[in-house]
Amino acid sequence: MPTTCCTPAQTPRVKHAATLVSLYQALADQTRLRILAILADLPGGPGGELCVCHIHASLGVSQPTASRHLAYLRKSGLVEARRDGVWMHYRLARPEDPVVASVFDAALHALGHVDSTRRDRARAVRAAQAAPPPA
Amino acid sequence: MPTTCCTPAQTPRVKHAATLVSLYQALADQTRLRILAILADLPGGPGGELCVCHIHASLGVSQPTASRHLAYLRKSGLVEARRDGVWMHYRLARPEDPVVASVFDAALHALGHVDSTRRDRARAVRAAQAAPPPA
DNA sequence: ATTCTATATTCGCGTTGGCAAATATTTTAG
DNA sequence: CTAAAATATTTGCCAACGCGAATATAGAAT
Repeated sequence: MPTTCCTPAQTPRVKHAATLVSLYQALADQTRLRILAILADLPGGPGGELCVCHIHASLGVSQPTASRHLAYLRKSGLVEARRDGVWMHYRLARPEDPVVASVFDAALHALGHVDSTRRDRARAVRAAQAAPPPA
Repeated sequence: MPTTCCTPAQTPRVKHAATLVSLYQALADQTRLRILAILADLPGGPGGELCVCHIHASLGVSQPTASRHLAYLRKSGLVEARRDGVWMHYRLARPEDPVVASVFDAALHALGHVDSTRRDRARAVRAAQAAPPPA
């Protein structure tokens, strides 16, 4: 359950509605939701990482497609990246704005209830355990 | 705080990720978020109603624009409409799927923290009190 | 330097989605 | 039935977005 926001009661945190619009635009794509779903369901909890190759293999999308959507999510502040030699490892990020973070939490929580992402998540878990870089 | 979902723990409710994609697409527009924000902030709580004329006046958008976005929200199951003579009164709806409802709750809650919608909401409250149909 | 591998970006194309303007529909009033 | 008001839909135009294919960049190894 998202329990992020709301310490000083009804204080407005988000200045412009455009902030929320951008967030929802980032979430309004099936590939990006699938990426977030597998990043959220990794063995090590929400801090788990996946490299691009694992992601595009788990989802069955092309490498450029995975990379492009990851760049989109990174620009939106929903994922972070770490360079490890040739590989880029992506993990979930926590948005700074608490209101945005609570919406994001709700999204991640909802994704856990989406039946159609189970295969994705299972493949991702297997890929993550198989070793950080691929075989 | 959204406390909707999750009675039988991790049971999947949403069959397809496309359901969530559609929901986020519906939320990924500034005008639609503004409409939801004023409907959620009406005197009578979340059951409050507004007619199209009040909505398009409160937001300063054209009547066809308001109508089109309201139709979009209705098709998405986020608002319901009631006919009263010549007037159509719109109110928030509760999505049937509990996962979808929890995401929607998070959206409404977040909108309450958006500073830029305060003027909209104030105008809407005034319009709603001024009398159901306009002057 | 060369080469290989992983990742990122660009290009062209088709689809989607928003708005303004005009028009159609629905309901009430006379 | 006619007219007027509120709402809904259509039309035309433009910008944004996603994809596949091709290409460009970055790092590691030989």
